[in-house]
Amino acid sequence: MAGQMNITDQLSHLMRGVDTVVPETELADRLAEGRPLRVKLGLDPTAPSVTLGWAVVLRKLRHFQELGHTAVLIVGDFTAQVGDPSGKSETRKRLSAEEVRGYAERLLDQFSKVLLPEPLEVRYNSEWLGGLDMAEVLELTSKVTVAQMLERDDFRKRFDGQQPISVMEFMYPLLQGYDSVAVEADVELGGADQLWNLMMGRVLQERFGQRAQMVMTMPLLIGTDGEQKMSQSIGNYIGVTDEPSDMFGKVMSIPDALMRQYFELATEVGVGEIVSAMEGLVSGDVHPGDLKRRLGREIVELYHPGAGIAAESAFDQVFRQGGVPDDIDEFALDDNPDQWLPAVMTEAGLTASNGEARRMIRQGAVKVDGDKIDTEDVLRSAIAGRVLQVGKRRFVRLGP
RNA sequence: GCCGGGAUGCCCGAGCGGUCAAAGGGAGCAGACUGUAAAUCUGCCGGCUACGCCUUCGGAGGUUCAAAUCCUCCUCCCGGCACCA
Repeated sequence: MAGQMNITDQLSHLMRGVDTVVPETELADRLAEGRPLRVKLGLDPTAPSVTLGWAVVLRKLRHFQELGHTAVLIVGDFTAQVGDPSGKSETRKRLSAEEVRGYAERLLDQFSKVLLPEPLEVRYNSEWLGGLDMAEVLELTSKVTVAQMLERDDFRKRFDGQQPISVMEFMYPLLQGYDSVAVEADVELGGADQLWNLMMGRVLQERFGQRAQMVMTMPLLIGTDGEQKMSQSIGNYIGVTDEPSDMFGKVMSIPDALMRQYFELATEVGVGEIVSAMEGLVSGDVHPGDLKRRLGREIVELYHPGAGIAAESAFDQVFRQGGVPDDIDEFALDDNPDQWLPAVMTEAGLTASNGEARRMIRQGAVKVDGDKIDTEDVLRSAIAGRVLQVGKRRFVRLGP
């Protein structure tokens, strides 16, 4: 598909959903050079899953690959141990080398769900950052002033809010910028919160005698809570490895107002189609429930090809009809003919403590084969082989 | 180094000798409702087969019949001043 597209078409493909481009008009010039651009994306392995939020940027990287450009994926194994202060209101706890290595392995696997295998260059930034000596580090630090650092909102806020900022955190943008020098990036991608860091790459490349990279940022995808950006530490995320029905359900839980953003950033549905769907929503021709189902299917299909419809019906089975999912865990009961239900629930992992289990029973949240249970003491024969359910989402099949 | 402020449950934040398992908010969970795991309303929200008991208020000691609340030391954070460059 790359060869046949003219520059205008390429531009519109690449500019879809983009938040900021610096410098604004340079992309057309670079594309016109007709060579594969080196498009850098750096991700720090600080958490075990790739979320749809990361996938927004990864998809953009893929768009470049589709046009024949080289994806330079930088695994920030070194920088992960420094900790990106962007948007953080407090010092990030430092990760150990083992944690980082473990995350990196799991992430690489997940990246392949989004990126094409070619043209792809995967680099670990410890490769060049790990070997810098003190003189080189000092050289790097001489490029930027403390006042410039404090211009950053997140640093400023922490400073004003009496939160600690370590000097090491000041290093982070410099290291990330140095990555761009090391891989000679033409373009660097990132989330909107990365803009300042990405700009540092431009500054440093010029200091090191290279042409300054372009910077493209993608909007931050709002998480399932509809409030904050999608993040693993907040827990409002959808992971690309989530089970289809789970993924579908999480999509269904987002506020309606977020649908447009999700269609634009998290699917490949055409822009024109999205616009008309939104118009239909306003005029009443399109039912929000139906549209959100479509969104759910589209997203599931991207990560579990062919599983969209099944995920939807599994969702219906459990949440619309109050049914039981097909594959649930088993829990073996002991032989005692009299069973104390709270203990069973806790041992089966349905509740965190006996106290919580008793509360659930009191609140009418506990069912056996769909029938509400209101007593704590039950006969083994009354529950064996049946499905024990807490709330809408927690199930366990009791052993015979 | 000196002076002062601070550290409370998942998070924010009241409390400032007993009536504190600790107000309030947020998050979370459950019930009702719903196109929806949204919104709203209601309830729950340290542990313990539990009108009682146990473990919690940065850490370690101490005072007291009794401490999250008072004292001592320590750790960390913030601010100011000083010092060094």
